[in-house]
Amino acid sequence: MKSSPNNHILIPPEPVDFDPTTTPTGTYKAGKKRDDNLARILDAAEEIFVARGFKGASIQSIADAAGLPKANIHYYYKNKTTLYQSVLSKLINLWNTQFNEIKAEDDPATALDGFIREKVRISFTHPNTSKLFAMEVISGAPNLQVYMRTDLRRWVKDRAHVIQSWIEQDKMPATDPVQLIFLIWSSTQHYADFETQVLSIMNKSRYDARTQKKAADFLSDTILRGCGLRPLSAKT
Amino acid sequence: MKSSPNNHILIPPEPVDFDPTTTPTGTYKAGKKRDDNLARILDAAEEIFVARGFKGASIQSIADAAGLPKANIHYYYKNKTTLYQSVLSKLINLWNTQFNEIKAEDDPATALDGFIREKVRISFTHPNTSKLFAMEVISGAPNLQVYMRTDLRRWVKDRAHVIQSWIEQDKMPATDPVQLIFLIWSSTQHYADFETQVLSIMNKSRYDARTQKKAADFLSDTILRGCGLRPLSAKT
DNA sequence: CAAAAAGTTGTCCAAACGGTCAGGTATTTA
DNA sequence: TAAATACCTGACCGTTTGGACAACTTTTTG
Repeated sequence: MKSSPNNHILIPPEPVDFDPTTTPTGTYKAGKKRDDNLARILDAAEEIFVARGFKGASIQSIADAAGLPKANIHYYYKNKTTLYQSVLSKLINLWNTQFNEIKAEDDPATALDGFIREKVRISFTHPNTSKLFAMEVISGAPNLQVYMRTDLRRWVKDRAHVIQSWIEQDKMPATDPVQLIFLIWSSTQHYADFETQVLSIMNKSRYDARTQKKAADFLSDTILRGCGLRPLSAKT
Repeated sequence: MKSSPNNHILIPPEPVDFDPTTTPTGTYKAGKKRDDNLARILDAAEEIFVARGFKGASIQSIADAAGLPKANIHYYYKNKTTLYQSVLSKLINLWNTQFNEIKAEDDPATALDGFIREKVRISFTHPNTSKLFAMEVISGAPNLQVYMRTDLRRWVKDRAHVIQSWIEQDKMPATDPVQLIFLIWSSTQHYADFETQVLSIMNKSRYDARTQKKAADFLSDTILRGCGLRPLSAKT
């Protein structure tokens, strides 16, 4: 595993001055204490950033949530922007799902079902990650512009190409592959991003496994049927 | 039209101290200048709040965007929270769509198609409104908790009841009405909330009428087919 | 085991910001 | 037209906050 895989994507003109995964002298030092603190800080920061936004998240509050003194945060991260971008970088890795691996030879229904279920699972297990990404995009994605115009666009283009090949092989009826990807993204992420709303309407205080399964089953069935495929749950 | 239709929903314990639609002595005064300024402030505030979050949106920047001196904002709104809640109140009115009016006697395909197209239209014409609502919900909806647990929950319950009656009349196959509403909400709002991402991937700088139509057609066809209805576009 | 490097933290400060207020000007009212 | 009311705004202030820094302790290294 690389130490800082996506930093180059975020802000090309102004590179991150202080990479927290390297020590001040530049030598990588995987101390347990260090890794532990970094993980605590990143987790705390993600939560606070989601709840209060970038400006509203004070370093003091992040430090409190991480159980560290404020000045310690500044030992690992040069400033708040660096910390924020580190959280974003970590987040982008979650985007690399199994749907990356789809091939023209695959069965569309199986591949789409797997994609939908994986996205639902991530939404239920890492809601804050999805929320932070959503907030960043909603605000105009000032820290993700380059990523979206390069890596993400290429990802969608390649996936759309495979879907198009399924259509040309008559494995599924014609549909717009890009819109289909948007549909899957939006409907699955909704359970993470709008967690508060979904829970309010369902009159629950938190998600349970049953809710997740129902959501996954519904979305897989409905979307597969929606693009003219036989849902996997259908009896033969 | 009532002057302040939804303020009671937002924060029941601490009512808004200064309602900007009334003058200091309490008499309603629909001066053109006043209305004009209020509209400019609300529009500017919505934009700045979306771009920078509640804490990040300085009153100075809102004033600049509205073309007014900072102190003038404080003439109309007691404080930043009051202003923010006024923007939220305005926003909730947009939720009252034609889908409110659905009846058990209606045709499901026609009603759902209308709902989907109306939501798509709102997403393309009022993206900031949708974005602000999304940011508020993502952050835990601290100012909309009561609204979601009362009005919105009841709205969904009533709509779900009508959909259920369609199912029982065999007008459409069985499906989970609440999940269906979530699917329509999420997939349509995606074009507003994730505008930046959609545009980046489509390699465009702004939406055009053709994109909106393609999105509406795709979503109406796919979702109707997804819940076992014949898409309106299908030839007889 | 001593020197160097890494890690820790209390304290301080300048900048930004929300909000107040006094002293205006414009508009309405009688 | 004069008094009252609505409207406007520059200047000011207390608080919060990001960040710097020096002094300190702990851990690693040779």
